[in-house]
Amino acid sequence: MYNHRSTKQRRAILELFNRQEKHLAAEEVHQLVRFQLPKISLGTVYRNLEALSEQGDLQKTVFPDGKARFEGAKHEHHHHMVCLGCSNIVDISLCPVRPEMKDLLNAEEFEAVYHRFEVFGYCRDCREKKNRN
Amino acid sequence: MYNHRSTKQRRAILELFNRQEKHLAAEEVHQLVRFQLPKISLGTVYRNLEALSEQGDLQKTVFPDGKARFEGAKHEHHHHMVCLGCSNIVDISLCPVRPEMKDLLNAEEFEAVYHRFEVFGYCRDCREKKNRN
DNA sequence: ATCATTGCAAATCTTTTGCACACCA
DNA sequence: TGGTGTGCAAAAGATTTGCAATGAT
Repeated sequence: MYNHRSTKQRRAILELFNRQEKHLAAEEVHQLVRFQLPKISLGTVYRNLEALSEQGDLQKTVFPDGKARFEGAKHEHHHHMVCLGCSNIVDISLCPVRPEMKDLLNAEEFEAVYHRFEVFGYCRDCREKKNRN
Repeated sequence: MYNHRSTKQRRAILELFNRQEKHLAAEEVHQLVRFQLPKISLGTVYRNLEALSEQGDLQKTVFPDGKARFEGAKHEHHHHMVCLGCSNIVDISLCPVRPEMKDLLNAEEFEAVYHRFEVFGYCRDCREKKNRN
């Protein structure tokens, strides 16, 4: 489908993720990359986010708000801690999966390809704000 | 927000989930409940799915395709096994979270409210189909 | 020169919302 | 009766796509 051709748009988007370590939604990527390429279209951003994810340069995750967010794929296997207050997303390096899970999947004859784990709650800052009220 | 009023539409939707144990998207619920209430609108379905989730009668999950799906909330805490072939979703009763995860969250001073875990891969049937090709 | 990629706009898909009317408590 | 719920249609938000022009190899 996508044949890794290097365009200034694609490079600019990828560089953005090399500088930022945050999770970014397509619209945010568009805003940020516009500083460098004012004429880049949102459609192009979507196509490149998809292409870069396909070739493993980005990692795409769909969150409960139904919006996809992307992050640089430089990291190891990891999971997410999502703040219900400020919507900030922090990576978790510890994978919580106990070995029994493999047995269960084997028993079901389910061939696992990947998994995801996300904890939702309140980060330190939002916790304090909550308690002040 | 929603004050648990009992209408025939709301009852019909809830009954649907008592008969079916599958995960259903809003559009599917609409199609199915129409057999019983032909004039029910999609908007009403959405509003009731939301209301029923709020009051704990249904459980809503947003999947990587960006679509929300619902299931009856009769079950205990559980997770999901999602087939990449047939899109079927099966519940996993085993929660994989190791105790170390709690320590990590404490260290981060993150107050966990809930978490989710999903394994994506191929169910027995789709595995066979794959291997035949 | 070829074919992927772009910009733009229109289209799609899921979900939400405004409004007048209907119906539950 | 009063306020929540409904149907309908329009709106909103995220993402995809058709097309002619552009640009990378």
